[in-house]
Amino acid sequence: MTSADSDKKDEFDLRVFLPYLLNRAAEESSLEFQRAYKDRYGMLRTEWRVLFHLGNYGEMTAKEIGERARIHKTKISRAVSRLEQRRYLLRKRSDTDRRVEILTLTVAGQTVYRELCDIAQRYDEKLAGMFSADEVALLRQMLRRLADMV
Amino acid sequence: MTSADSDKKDEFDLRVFLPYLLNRAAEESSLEFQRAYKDRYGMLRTEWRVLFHLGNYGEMTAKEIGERARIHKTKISRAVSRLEQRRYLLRKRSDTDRRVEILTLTVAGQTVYRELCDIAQRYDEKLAGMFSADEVALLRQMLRRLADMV
DNA sequence: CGATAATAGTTGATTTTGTAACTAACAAGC
DNA sequence: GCTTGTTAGTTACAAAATCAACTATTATCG
Repeated sequence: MTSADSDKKDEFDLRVFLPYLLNRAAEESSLEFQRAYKDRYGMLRTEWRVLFHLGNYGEMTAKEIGERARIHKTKISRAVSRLEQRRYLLRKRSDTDRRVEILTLTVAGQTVYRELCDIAQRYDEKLAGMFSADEVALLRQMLRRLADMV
Repeated sequence: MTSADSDKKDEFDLRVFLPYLLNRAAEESSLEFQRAYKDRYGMLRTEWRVLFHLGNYGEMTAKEIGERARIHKTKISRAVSRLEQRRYLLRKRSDTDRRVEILTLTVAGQTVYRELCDIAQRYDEKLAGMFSADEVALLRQMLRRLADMV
């Protein structure tokens, strides 16, 4: 091995740096779905995340959504306001703790949720189709571990 | 299979939706490195990306960086201005095309680049250590394909 | 009980991003 | 060589994210 080789060897390569790769892949793979909720429903990223949490897990508080999705409470607060304005969700004060708001989707919210689910499902299948079934399963598993690092 | 089972079967599960997983993994896995460039060098995300492109590939134009990193030209423009203010890079007008600016890191910029490289390298090893060598290799490969989808 | 701390969520000020319009330089076609 | 179109990069304004301070309510503990 020449000295030029060993110089190269431990040189940093941006193209394999995991945080960069993850961000680039996330950005790229979100573009198409982003158009669905943005252009068609005028929604922001945090808004579809809140909508999907409520659609997926049923009623939740703002705090619970924030913890699960790791979104800051001010972002949640504003997303909830906008979703409420559009009549996609309802707030209800908790009887046991009046600081807490219990959030649920309205019928309109559920409809939008289901429509976006269909789009998401199809898009996910398209992305998954880029790899073998085993590979995708492993990818999901690894991403989940990375996401839950904390 | 009961009807309750088949109902569940095609229900959308947010926790395995690839764009969401990718974003969550990207966010989570970037936190620690973000602290390095943000807290220690007062840099923004786009700024370290520009810095790393110049450090990694040598001199480039704003446009080339934007294409490789898929960053919009206004973001690049502002990142370049800030990096220039901090004396991390120099602009030089191209002789053959006076619209174009050729960007290079200053010595100070190279120093910061190398310091951040060390941090990045160590952090990447830490992340990679969560999985087997084969798994990480496959992960990088898959992420790269997702990032290059276009 | 009453003071202090903690929690859920909101609001306002500042920073950062996104979008569109802009300048300056070059390219192509006539 | 002059009009039209294109490209590299900047700037201005609007939209959104961030951060800190705030209100209202509940929990803790002397």
